Amino acid sequence: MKKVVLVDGNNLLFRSYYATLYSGSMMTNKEGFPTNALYGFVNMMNKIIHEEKPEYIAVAFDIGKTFRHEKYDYYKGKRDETPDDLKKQFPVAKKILSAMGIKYFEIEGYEADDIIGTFSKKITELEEFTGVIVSSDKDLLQLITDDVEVKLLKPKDYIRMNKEVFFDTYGLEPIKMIDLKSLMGDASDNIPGVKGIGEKTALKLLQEYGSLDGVYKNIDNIKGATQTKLINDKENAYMSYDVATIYKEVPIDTNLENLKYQKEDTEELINIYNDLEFYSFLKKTNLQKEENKVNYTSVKDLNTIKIDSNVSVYLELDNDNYHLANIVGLSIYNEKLSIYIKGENLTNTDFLKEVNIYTYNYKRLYSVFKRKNLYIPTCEFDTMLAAYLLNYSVKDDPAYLANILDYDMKIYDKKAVLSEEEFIKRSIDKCMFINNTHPLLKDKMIENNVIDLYENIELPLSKVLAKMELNGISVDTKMLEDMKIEIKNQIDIITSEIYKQAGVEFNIASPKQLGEVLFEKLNLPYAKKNKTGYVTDANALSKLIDYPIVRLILEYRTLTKLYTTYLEGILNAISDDGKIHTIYTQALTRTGRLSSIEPNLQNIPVRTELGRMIRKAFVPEENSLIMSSDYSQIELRIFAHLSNEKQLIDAFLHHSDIHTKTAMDIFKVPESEVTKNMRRQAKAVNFGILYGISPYGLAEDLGISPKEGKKFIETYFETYPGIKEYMNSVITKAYEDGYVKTIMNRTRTIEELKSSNYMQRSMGERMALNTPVQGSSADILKKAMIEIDNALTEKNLKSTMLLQVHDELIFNVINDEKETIQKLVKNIMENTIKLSVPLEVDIQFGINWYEAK
DNA sequence: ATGGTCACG
DNA sequence: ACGTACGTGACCATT
Repeated sequence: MKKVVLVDGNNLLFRSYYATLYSGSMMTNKEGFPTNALYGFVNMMNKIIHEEKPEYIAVAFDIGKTFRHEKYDYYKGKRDETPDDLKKQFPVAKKILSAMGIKYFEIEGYEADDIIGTFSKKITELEEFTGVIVSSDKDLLQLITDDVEVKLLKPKDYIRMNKEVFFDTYGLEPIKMIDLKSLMGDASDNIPGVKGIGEKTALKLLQEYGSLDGVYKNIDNIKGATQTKLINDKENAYMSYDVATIYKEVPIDTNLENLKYQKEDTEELINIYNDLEFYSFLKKTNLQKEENKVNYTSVKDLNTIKIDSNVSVYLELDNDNYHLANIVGLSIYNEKLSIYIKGENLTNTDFLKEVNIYTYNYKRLYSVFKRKNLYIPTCEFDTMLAAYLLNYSVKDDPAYLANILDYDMKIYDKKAVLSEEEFIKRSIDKCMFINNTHPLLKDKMIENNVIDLYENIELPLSKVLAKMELNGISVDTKMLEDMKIEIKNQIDIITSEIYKQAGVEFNIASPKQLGEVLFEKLNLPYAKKNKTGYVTDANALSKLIDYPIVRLILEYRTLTKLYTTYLEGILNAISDDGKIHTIYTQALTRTGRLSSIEPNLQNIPVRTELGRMIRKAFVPEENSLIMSSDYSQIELRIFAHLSNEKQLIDAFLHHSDIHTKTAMDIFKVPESEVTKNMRRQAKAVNFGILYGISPYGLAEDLGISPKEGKKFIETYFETYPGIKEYMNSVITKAYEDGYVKTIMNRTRTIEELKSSNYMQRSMGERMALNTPVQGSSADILKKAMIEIDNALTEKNLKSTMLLQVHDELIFNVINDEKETIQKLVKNIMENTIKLSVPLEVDIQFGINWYEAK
């Protein structure tokens, strides 16, 4: 089969034009020529080629003033004029396509849709061709046939619509898209449709009567307001039908062989991209002519190295998990020197003793150098942390950041097999990047007011985290292995019982198969479907708990989760020293929290008794205890502080039970009449507040109707008017600035607020509300960790900080130091920052993590 | 690679 | 008419 890709060029350009327009920054090159639409266009074309790997491809454009619907003058008349800035970009787009080796079509008097329609008709007629149409315009869905599908673009991704998916979505044949549009209309295309009829009603009518004609033939059977609307707008409906129908007879040479995807003219592309200043695409064109002119010396004899000023250093490892890695090499670069030392020759790092280093992920370097008994230099600048605070998305490899910053560097492909020579050049190149960008990044941090956060929190924290990771936490392997056998037995029993009750053996872990068994074979009532099938998550299944098989499946899920993730998973992660060394990712979350990977020690079970048993395996060292110290309701306290709501502040000042207090206020009862259920609901409301509450979210959580959820929220806001006011002001400011900040000035830009999509914007608003709370809490924890680490060192205490779990710290406390550590940690945590409410810390000891609760 | 599910704060 | 609360990571099945 030969695949033809048909791209709606107009649609792509319009889309990318408005996408970047709404994001605020108007892109132009030096001459002031607008390039925003082209940037997105090139991006999309590259993506399409990458994803579809087409043999044949064509792009269609609108042209000329006369459209086929000229009898309906108002139709095109009402269309917004194409902005000049966008118009100018069309000819360049065509030039780019030619250079890419892609044919484009524009036919006077016809729309892009019609050209695509004409080609797809041809594709359907010919045996050996299939087609993929690329557009975000749902109108084109009418062209779907057995041989033609539509890649329907969404703001972030796409849906592949073929006949089946279309039918599942609309319950109609694709060609009925026309009938659908003729009834519901399309504001963006100025198709009027029938006034007052939306998608829901239109779909219902068509599913019942098959077509627009069918609807009007049966008009007498249709009742009420819908009938009136249909009668009133009959003419419009039929006119809309004509307008919505894509014309398939454009006078054009439809020999599909002409659409063959040719080789690109790389030189021409480079010229165009240079003119447009699309440097990031330049790097992706294969013929990035000359090799990087990186000079370096490969040093074997460390004694010859003389370094007398600060240098940039980048460490090459043979494993992403740096706790397991060996050193492949070390690049060192500054204005005066450029050297590479192979791992096997790196017997010491004493040549760094007189200087400080600029680096990328100091924690990684610290950790490896420590394990390899190498001298650890002081960090002058960590590019990764700086970039993180400046809201760049960073990964393990600095090349990703370099590309974001449009720094002239090759795209680094993890899987690429490189010659040693090329590998070293690239390593030096990363080092150069670190060296060249650190003044810029530092200036930006000063400009953005995050320099204090960087210098006083993130950079010192990286060392504290390195020490925690290196220290690791001891694990009782035997205990986990015993439990593993036990759980395995239970899983086997439950599995066969499920097969028995289902009457068939199937893969219980497959949501697809499970859904089919439960809802088709056994005919259980199902609540919801998603695009892949039936919803089978715990929430959905819990509604069917009276069916014995459902109970078994939930139990199966619990047990297999425990088995694979927490028994096998943890056992696999134990190092040779019998300990677990997680990695805290310090530059990942959007709020400033840490995350923990390989393994994740921040989601060890605690909520159920069985799961909680896992914690018994996390044990102290000799002559020690596990100590946990956790902040009590830190996020609500921060919220009280930020919102300055007097009632909340008072409650915390008086050490009241905050959820009970909320229950008293929203249910308007005295404390003695607050039932358990009222407190539970109040607690859910309080959590909702932290998350940027929505009636639906709250309702979902509480298992009540959205209406009731809304009522709760309204009552809450009436009771605490200060909170409503605070939330409004946060949202207004976030829209103005495009970002929100934490107590320590950590900044999060929120692109979603600029979206034209209501849902995206709402999500942006919730992020804006939640981030200052979650982020400030992270700030405070981080500050406390640094202070605790300093105190432990200063007082020469032998107890160690082991883990951080967002609002709690876990320590290995030497028996003799118990009292000292308890006081010290509590004192630091409670006083690391002064808020308008007190911070309270609970401390507990145990012979393992389970007992320290 | 992506989505579904479920573990945590 | 949309599709549902904030922030994560691991595992499995499926493409």
